[in-house]
Amino acid sequence: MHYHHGNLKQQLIACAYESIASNGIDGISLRNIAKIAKVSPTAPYRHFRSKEHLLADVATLAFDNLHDIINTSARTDDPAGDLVKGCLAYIYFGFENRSIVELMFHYPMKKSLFPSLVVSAGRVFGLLTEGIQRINGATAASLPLNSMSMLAYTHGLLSIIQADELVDPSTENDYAKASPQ
Amino acid sequence: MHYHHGNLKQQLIACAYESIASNGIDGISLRNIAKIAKVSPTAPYRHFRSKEHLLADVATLAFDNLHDIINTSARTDDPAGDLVKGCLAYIYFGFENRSIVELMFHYPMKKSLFPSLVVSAGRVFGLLTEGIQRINGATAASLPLNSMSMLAYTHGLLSIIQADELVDPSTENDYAKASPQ
DNA sequence: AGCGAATGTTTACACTGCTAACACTATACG
DNA sequence: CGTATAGTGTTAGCAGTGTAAACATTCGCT
Repeated sequence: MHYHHGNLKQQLIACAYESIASNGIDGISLRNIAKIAKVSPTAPYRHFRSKEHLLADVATLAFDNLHDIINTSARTDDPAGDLVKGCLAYIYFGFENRSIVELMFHYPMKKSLFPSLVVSAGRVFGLLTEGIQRINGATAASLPLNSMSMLAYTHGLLSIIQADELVDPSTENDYAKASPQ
Repeated sequence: MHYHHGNLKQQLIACAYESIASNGIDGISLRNIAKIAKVSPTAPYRHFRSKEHLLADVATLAFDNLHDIINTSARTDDPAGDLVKGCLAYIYFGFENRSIVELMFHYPMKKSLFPSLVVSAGRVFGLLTEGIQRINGATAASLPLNSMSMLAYTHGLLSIIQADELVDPSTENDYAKASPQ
């Protein structure tokens, strides 16, 4: 038996990421991740306090990946075009990493308990904010409205507000005005 | 012991709804729901083929509740105001029933396997579509754009597209144009 | 060399979804 | 009215889960 695997922590994160991406988030289990990493069922507990802590690190990695993808999508002298490309990159990422997005946005965990996760998520949202600001300072452009847009806007607003642990209040608090009371 | 509880099925749905609303969706267990309903741990299997089938019925009930709330929120001669009130009712519902919304939109289950769930969800989305159409036929109004709006719109669009099992393609397929190839 | 910390393993426990076998009860039919 | 049958409850049991505790091995430092 090889004790001291080397960098088991990073490998567990990678294995979990891979497993979620290909097999979905629902059936994920610590024991299975440990098996994939060819390690005993409880070995992960030497590196993560709980399953949630491991998944939080996976989500952090995912936000970092998404950030890099958006960030390298475009940076021309056409800010509006860049923003659209960034949003499309965001959506493409969601399509290609559906289960990972499920983990990032909808997996039930106290996100605020994981500072690095909050930071990484905030960096992604910051890209959007920056894209808007590059266009015209803040709040002048407009979007055409149809039923799909309205539904997306309303549901997205709700979804984002409910995930507010992910957003650093100091950088993103516009929506406070939209909350009840 | 009382055999033949009476209407255990409806009571199990109600107990599950209550338990999710107050204790969250993550720790939910069939056995605990059964215990709350003062019934043996496996009794639910006489009424639901699986945990997922019970939760699908809970989600269906939730969509019906949301539909009623939105539907009674406003019906004046001001279509735009009514739409805004409907959207706000939607968001308020999300605030007051956070875990239930988690179940409705983000709980991993093959929604298309539950026709009544698809129908109930479609009725809610139909209210939004109807609200838009009441204003001006379809697609002319506009929204102001700021960073929060853009984020909500983008994330909401992704979220809705990914939940597309919920939307009846015959009534809501605008977004097909927005999907990648 | 040796000691403590780090990192692995084994064992164990309570809980989960689910199946199978059994028990009781309401209903349909002779 | 008596009885087959379907419906609805129970108990027992399985495999799999997250997690804690005790033990084993190895690394790093003195």
